[in-house]
Amino acid sequence: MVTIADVARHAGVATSTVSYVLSGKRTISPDTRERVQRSVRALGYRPNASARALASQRSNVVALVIPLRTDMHVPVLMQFAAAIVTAARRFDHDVLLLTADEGPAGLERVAQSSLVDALVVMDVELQDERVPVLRDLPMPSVLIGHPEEAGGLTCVDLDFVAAGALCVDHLADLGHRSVALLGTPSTVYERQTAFAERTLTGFAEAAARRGVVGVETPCEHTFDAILETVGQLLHDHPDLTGLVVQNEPIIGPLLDVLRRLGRRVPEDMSLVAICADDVAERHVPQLSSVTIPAEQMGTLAVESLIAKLAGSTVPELTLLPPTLTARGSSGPYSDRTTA
Amino acid sequence: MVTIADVARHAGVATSTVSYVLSGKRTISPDTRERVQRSVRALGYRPNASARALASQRSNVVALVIPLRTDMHVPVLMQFAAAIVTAARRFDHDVLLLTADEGPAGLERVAQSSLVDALVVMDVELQDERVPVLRDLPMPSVLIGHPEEAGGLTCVDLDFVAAGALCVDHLADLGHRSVALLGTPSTVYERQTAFAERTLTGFAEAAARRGVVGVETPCEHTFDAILETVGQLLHDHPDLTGLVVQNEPIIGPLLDVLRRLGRRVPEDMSLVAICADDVAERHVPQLSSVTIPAEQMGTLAVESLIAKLAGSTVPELTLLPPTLTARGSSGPYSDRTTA
DNA sequence: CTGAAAGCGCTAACAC
DNA sequence: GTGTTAGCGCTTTCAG
Repeated sequence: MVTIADVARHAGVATSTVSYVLSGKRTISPDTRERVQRSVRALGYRPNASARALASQRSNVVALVIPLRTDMHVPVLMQFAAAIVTAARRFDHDVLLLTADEGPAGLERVAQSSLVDALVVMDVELQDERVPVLRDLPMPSVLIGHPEEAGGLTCVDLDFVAAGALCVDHLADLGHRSVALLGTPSTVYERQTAFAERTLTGFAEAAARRGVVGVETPCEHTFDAILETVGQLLHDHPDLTGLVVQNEPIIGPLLDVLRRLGRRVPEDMSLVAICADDVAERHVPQLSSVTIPAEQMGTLAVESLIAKLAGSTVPELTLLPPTLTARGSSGPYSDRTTA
Repeated sequence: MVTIADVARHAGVATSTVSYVLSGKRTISPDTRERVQRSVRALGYRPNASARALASQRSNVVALVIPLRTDMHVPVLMQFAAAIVTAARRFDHDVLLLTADEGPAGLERVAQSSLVDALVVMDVELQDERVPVLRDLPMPSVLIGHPEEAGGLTCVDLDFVAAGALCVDHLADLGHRSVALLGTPSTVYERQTAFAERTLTGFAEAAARRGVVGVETPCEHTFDAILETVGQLLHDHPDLTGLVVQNEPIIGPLLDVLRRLGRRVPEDMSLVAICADDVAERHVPQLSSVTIPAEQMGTLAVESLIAKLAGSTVPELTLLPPTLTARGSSGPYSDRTTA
């Protein structure tokens, strides 16, 4: 292994000079810099990460805590992860992957051992037990999602309240008077996952405001569950003509189920999904949707973290405004009995 | 921050004694051990990861290189990642997440800086440019998947050749005489992804051996592409009654397409998928399938790595035998014209 | 603009 | 069974 001392010797300078050439933390004469850089290349020198971390008190690693639950939509998680890794690399940081099932203890472990110098936490619940833990850690963290009490922590999230409302508004604008939110599996609500709860809130508020009937129901991932849930919904609300779907994996089967039940999309039933754009575009018909800007959120989270590491203060809460793209799955209300 | 010296002072022993109590690398009198452990708890001591890594030349971190391609089936990747993180934690290791798009240089970076002390690489191609790089690194690595020339590297994989053959055998045993492999998107073949190519090989060999007609075609993920691909297939091979599908995300739409084309499953068309069990069970009808044992493979990969770190030699190639579970999507051949 | 040297916190000889 | 201490490779004062 080639060390900084080897480089220094090869370049005929002190180790500190090599260090400063590499970090740019003090001015070096062009001549010396050249010589050192040449030596670095000649010897194939790579600074030792542990030594550097020990001396500088910075590991240049951020932790990413990701849920492993089967009730979450995995591709979206992956988009977040990809965006976070990519953004972190841009700032010369690496990403340590933690699974949520290590719980708060896992956060303490990696933080207190200085394995990482910042944390990104996903899959936030309204009353998240990790919030107090994170607040007491001696390093910055960013939540993707926002709990009821963030207590000084930094949160980045899509404004899911507004997203829920936006979907209702879209359907109401099209003339629909009775709409339903087909949500995540019930386990997601049971643990009060923030995004799901907030969407619910926005959906209900907007329905009330617009004077439309708005019902909400969770929905599991199996075909039979979808059939059952939608069947029940249509039975209880025969005049239902609008559906907001916040449950990506059920979309395909849902379209089947509607077909099976003799409801055409969008003629008899308008659909708006809250999902990634590529998912919305993959279906037939393509789905009107509020996009989940995973890449933007992940990038933003990392940028906030880096800013905090640099000592800047960042806003406590950044809520991205939702945008709705109308595609083929939603259309104007028409009375089926007239058609 | 509380250091090992603080603990030593508090317990009235030398720092080395604290170190040895923690590592168990030499015998300590029960009395001293007790005292030290009490001090550790009292002070809330956590060994500093960088200091430990620097002194011991072991970071206790393994790199996981994961593809970010959209043509891969993401949930399976996640299952691998989850299994690898979980297994690594059992051996007191953490996982650094690298995306494949950093390329071979990314591997060199984390390895040569001693950020990690072993690597797990996924999404292997037959001629993988990372193989020579990995071989030259001063630390062990394990590939999940196997290239043509592993050149001394350790590989863990499902026996995809056998998997492809197993599907054909299953269909041939049911009396089918003309079968097709509906494969991954063409980009996956173009870069000669190992699992896809090997499945192709096994499929073709078995078809020849069993004397059945076996055709192969890639398939993209969009609904239109599936419709087009299957339509072409049925046009070219009107007597086709068996389909092997190695392309998880298309399975849902494929079932639609077949319905649309008037082919009932399994009465008119038998289906066998190569996919995770939960995917197979989610569809209607449930799919006969060869499972991808992601958890087992991930665990095995980590165990091999840990063994190599401990100096053991492990087999160069571990191929897991495929198992086929017959479910509702495959049935005996019957002549449609007779039906 | 550059060098010398004191740590960073821990492990692992070496000594007893 | 336990203590002493020399590093691990780097960063960053402190000096000049």
